[in-house]
Amino acid sequence: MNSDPDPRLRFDPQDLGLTEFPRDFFLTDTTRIAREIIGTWFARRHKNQWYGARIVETEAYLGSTDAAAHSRRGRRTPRIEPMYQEGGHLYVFFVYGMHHCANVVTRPAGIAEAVLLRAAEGPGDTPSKLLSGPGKLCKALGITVASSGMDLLSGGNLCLFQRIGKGPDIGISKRIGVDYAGEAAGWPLRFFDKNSPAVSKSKNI
DNA sequence: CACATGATCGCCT
DNA sequence: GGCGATCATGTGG
Repeated sequence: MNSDPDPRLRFDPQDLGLTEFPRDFFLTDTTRIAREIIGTWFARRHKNQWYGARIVETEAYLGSTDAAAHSRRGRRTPRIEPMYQEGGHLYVFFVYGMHHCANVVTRPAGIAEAVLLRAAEGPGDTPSKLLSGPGKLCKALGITVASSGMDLLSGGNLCLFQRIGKGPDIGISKRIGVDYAGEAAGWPLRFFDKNSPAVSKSKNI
């Protein structure tokens, strides 16, 4: 089951004038999408209230040829089945016996690629550490594997809203925590808002 | 069935 | 910088 979101993340997407993405946005190049997701709002509706956060750090995971991806070498298991869905769905997994990580699935159905949501900023004066990591982001929004496979574009309880205003300054680095992946571990597939306090300096290159 | 490990975090030095 | 927590999942027998 999902859990209650942190009340500090309550916000009103309509107030901010946020709009959804068209499906097409999620069907193209995963690396480009990972970059474009910086500055968007990831949100969950719970008991008819919206809770959300502005994404400031992402990583692209590229499917069968990417040794760091769960879908490496064409793997297809029940856990990662949502990665094979059409772009715009959510893939959530449980790891280290205690943390959940949320991904936005990309590309057409049958191609298992996704963008990991690594860090975000809450609305208002939410502490910058509250969402500074993929596990913390899921915890604060109360998202668990119960949400894996849900569609972000069907007017349901989960949504990714388009960025408002101009795009932030983007930094790029290799991905975090994938040292087991050989050559792929060095690929420049991590994107972050250079000016966000929710992105730790030490993780930048 | 048995067992090794991980797309992390917080606490320690 | 290092380490332990803690368990679902994947792999192999």
